[in-house]
Amino acid sequence: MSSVYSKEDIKKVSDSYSNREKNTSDRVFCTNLSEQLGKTITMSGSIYKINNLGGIEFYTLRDRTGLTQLVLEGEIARVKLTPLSIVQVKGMVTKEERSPYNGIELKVTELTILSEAASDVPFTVGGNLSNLNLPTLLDNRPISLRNIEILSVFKVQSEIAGSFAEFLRLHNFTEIKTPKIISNETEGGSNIFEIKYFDRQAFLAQSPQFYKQMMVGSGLERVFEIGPVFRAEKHNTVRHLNEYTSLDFEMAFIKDEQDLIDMQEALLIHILKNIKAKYSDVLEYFGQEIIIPTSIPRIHFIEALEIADKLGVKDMDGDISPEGEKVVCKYIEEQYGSQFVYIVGYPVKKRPMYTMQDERLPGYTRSFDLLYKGLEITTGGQRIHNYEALKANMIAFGLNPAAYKDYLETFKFGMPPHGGLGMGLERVTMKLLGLGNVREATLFPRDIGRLEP
RNA sequence: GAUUGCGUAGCGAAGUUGGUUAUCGCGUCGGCCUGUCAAGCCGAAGAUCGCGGGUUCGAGCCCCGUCGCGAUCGCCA
Repeated sequence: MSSVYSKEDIKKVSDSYSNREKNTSDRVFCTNLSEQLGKTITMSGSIYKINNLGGIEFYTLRDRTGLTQLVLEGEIARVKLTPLSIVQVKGMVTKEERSPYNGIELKVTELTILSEAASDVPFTVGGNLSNLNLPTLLDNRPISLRNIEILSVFKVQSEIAGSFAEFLRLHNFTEIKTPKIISNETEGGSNIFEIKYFDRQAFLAQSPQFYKQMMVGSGLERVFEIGPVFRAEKHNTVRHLNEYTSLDFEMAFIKDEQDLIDMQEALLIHILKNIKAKYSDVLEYFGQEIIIPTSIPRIHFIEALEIADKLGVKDMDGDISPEGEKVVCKYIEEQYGSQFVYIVGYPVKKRPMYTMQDERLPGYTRSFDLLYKGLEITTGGQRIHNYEALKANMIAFGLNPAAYKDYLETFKFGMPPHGGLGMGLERVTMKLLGLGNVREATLFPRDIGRLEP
C-alpha cells in the first residue's frame, strides 16, 4: 500500500496518540471566578453581550457555567468583536462593585478570537427574546438555543429525566432500550408512521408498551425506558408533537393500579424536590413556584365528569374534553391545593385492548390519567395479564391475535399481574415552567409542518 | 380533516372611510463616546406590502383565487 505521506510522517502522528501531551488547560469558569481574585487567569467562552463606550468596552463572556464581565481598556479595546464570537481571554480577576456579575470582572490583557461570528444574526441572542414569535425561534433553533433562558429549559428537562431514572433505579427498576423500528402497530389506528425497511414495510413505534411488558415478563419485573415515540396524528395544538420523549415504567406484582399511582407520586415528589433545589433561579425567571404535594388527589372518571358538568363544561361523547380537564384541575387546586390530580377509571372503550377492567364497575377500567395544571401528562394503568382474557379482548377490539403472536407469547408462558405508565417529558417540562407551547420545551420539535431544523 | 385568524425590511409591530415619497422600535453598517448593564448621541443602508388576478383615475387597505403560518377542535402524552 502506498501513501502520499512518508513513513516517518505517519509514524509521528501514530506515536502522538500513545505519547500524547495531555490538555492541561488552566481554563477558569465563571462560577469559580471569586476564588481567583487578584490573579491573572485564562477564560474561554462566547461573547454574549456588548457595551462599547469607545475608550472602554464591556463584553459579557458566557461559558457553560455562567456569565462574566470582561473589561477592555486602552489598546486592546481596538479589537473588533462581534456578538457570539468564541474567544479565549487572559486577564486579572478584579473586585468591582459596578460589575453586574457578582461584583467581579476580568480586566482583559490578551484576547484571542477562536471563531468569529458573522454579524447578521437574526435576533439579539443575549437580549430578551420573549417578544419574538415562536416560529422565528424554532426556525433559527441553533441560534435561539444559545439564549441562556431558552437553554435553561433544557437543563431543567435533563434534570427531570435524570431524576426519573435516578428514582426508579433506587427502587430496583432496570433501564431498558426497546426498538423504535417495528413491524406491527401497538395500539391500532392510523396514527402510525410508515417507513421503508429495506424491501419491507415497517413502522415507527408509537409506544414501548409491548416491549415494556415483555421485559416485565422476562424476570426483570421492574423496567423503565426514556425514549422517543412517534405519533402520525395530524394535530396542530400547543400540546402535541409528532415525536416526543416518553418516560415509561412498568412493574410486576402489583395489587392494582393504586400501586402504580403510589410509585409515581413518590417519583414526582423526588423530581420536583430536585428541580426546586437545583433550579430555583430558572423557576424564578419563568415565574413558577413548585408546590411539592404530600399526596395527590385521586378522583374517579365519573366524578370528574360531574365536576366538569357542574362547572358548565359538557362531556364530549362520554369523555372529558381538554376544557373539562382544565376546569377539573382548577377545581382540585381550589379544593385541595394540588396542581396535580389523578383521574382513575376511564371507560373501557376509551382505553387500549390490554387495559384491565375494573370488576367493581364493569365498563370502566383500572387505568388513570394524571393531570398537571390543566394538562394530561400521564396515562397508565393495570394491564391484563391473563393470556386467554387478553386474546379475547383483542378480538373484542377487532384485532387479530395472530398479528400479535410475539407479544402474546409473553402471556402464554406466565405473566405476573402488572401495570405501568407513560409520561410525556416535554409536557411535564412545559407545565413545570409555565410555558405556553410544548414546542418551547422541545429542542428540535417535529410537528405537522416542521421537519427542520 | 373541521373552525378561525394572520402574512408589511433580518426581528417585532403601526398603517384611519382606498389618496402623493409606506411609519416606528430593535438589529445591521459608518462616526463620536472611559463604567456600561434595554448604554447614549449623530448619520446611512435595508420592503417588488406572501404570490397571481380583478374592481378603481388610484389598492398595503376592497373582491376572487392560491401558497405559507398561527390558534382551537377531533386524537393524545
